[in-house]
Amino acid sequence: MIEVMRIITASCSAVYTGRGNTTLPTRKRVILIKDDGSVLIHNETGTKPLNYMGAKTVLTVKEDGEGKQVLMFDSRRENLTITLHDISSDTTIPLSDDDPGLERDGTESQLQEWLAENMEVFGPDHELIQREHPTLHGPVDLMAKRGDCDYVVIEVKRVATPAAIHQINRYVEAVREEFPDATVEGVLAAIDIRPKAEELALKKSFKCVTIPATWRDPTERLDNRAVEL
Amino acid sequence: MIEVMRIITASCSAVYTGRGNTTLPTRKRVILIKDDGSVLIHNETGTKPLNYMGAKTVLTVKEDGEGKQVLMFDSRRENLTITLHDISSDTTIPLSDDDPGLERDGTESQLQEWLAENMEVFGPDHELIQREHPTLHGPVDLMAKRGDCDYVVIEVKRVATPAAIHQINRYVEAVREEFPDATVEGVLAAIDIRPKAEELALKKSFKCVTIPATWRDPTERLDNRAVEL
DNA sequence: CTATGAGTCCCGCAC
DNA sequence: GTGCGGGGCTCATAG
Repeated sequence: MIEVMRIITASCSAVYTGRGNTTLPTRKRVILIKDDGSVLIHNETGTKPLNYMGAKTVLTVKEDGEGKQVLMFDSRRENLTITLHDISSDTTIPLSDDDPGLERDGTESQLQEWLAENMEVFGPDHELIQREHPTLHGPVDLMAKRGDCDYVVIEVKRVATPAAIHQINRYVEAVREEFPDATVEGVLAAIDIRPKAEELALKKSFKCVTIPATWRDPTERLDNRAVEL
Repeated sequence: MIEVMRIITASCSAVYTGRGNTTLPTRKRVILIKDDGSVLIHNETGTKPLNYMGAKTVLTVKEDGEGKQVLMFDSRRENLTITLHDISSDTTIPLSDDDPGLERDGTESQLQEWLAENMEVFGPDHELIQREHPTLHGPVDLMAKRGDCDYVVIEVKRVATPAAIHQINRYVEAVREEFPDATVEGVLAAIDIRPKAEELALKKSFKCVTIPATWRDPTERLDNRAVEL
């Protein structure tokens, strides 16, 4: 089966209602309509479309009082109505229907996996207990232990903002509630730790471990050069 | 000045490096290149482009060993390289250069403003002290007082998830630290309060106020029908 | 410039 | 279906 995409360049206006409400005045723009029901209105700037709808919309075409084409895209909770005032072009092109999409590298999940196999970056004597250890407040990325600490709660991020510290805080509290007599520590492991996050971590006595950006590089020696606060 | 957009439909592959790393195998896709330096690669599904770069990239065009066009988009910290294997079409169209963009309605900021002028939805006797009241943990959306409570910390959301409750918790703690002898309450005001958020709020003794979806409608009578937990 | 938070966030995955 | 969290989130705004 061949998938197609319809590309319209036209002077258009649009009204969206659903999670919010937006109106778009008439200007010349580019409209992409995909076979899966997605629709995008792009102007001359930026990566985000002005208006859009996700897959599984139903398209109804009507005419308004002045004979202009009106495209109505409806889903259960939302609808986007596009009025075409002046169509410059309207082409439909075939596309691959088997696009495997992006291959990602360096994701948080890969970083977590790598850390699980390189626990020495957290310092000597750290032993992994479990990945995605469940708590009342959600799963702990990496749960470890040390000779002098029963539970080391490790939160893994690529970029760590203060929200990551709050997350650790909730996990640590949850583990302390579960094991009132155990010693529990919180650790943040991230490639990019923002200053505000570091500051908060210091206040909460959570250790911060900065992972070198070259962590995937097997030629790079680690030598346990993790930065500790 | 006329802004243009270049629309290429071609069999293409792409490599991105920057905040992460991605590779995209060769398939037929649609490439949008905007005058501001933005570039998007769209396949046949979804609202999100497979690969993209924001504004202010520099485009360099080369040829690889087999004479294929290679488009390199570079910014300071990232770069995207697209190889065109088989070009079906390559058109450049003029667009409006004065697109005023979306007019939004029903945003959180408008909701906050509306609530500030309709404090009665929180119950009788609520008096607004300040919008965006600053604390150590960030600004409180609405700070109010009541005859029997010195500080009512109100967090406004369109959609409230558990994260909103954690936010209130931090604000309430911050205000309690600042005024140890004052009485402080936390309140969540949202159009859509998710069950997990409500559950958490109950546990923390924060009041939940559900704002009717018709809050902007002036014909709708309010009658203080706020839902209290 | 960085930091912060909203967004029609989108999206995949688990339940 | 809904909830939850990652993402190259994007984008606007404030400092």
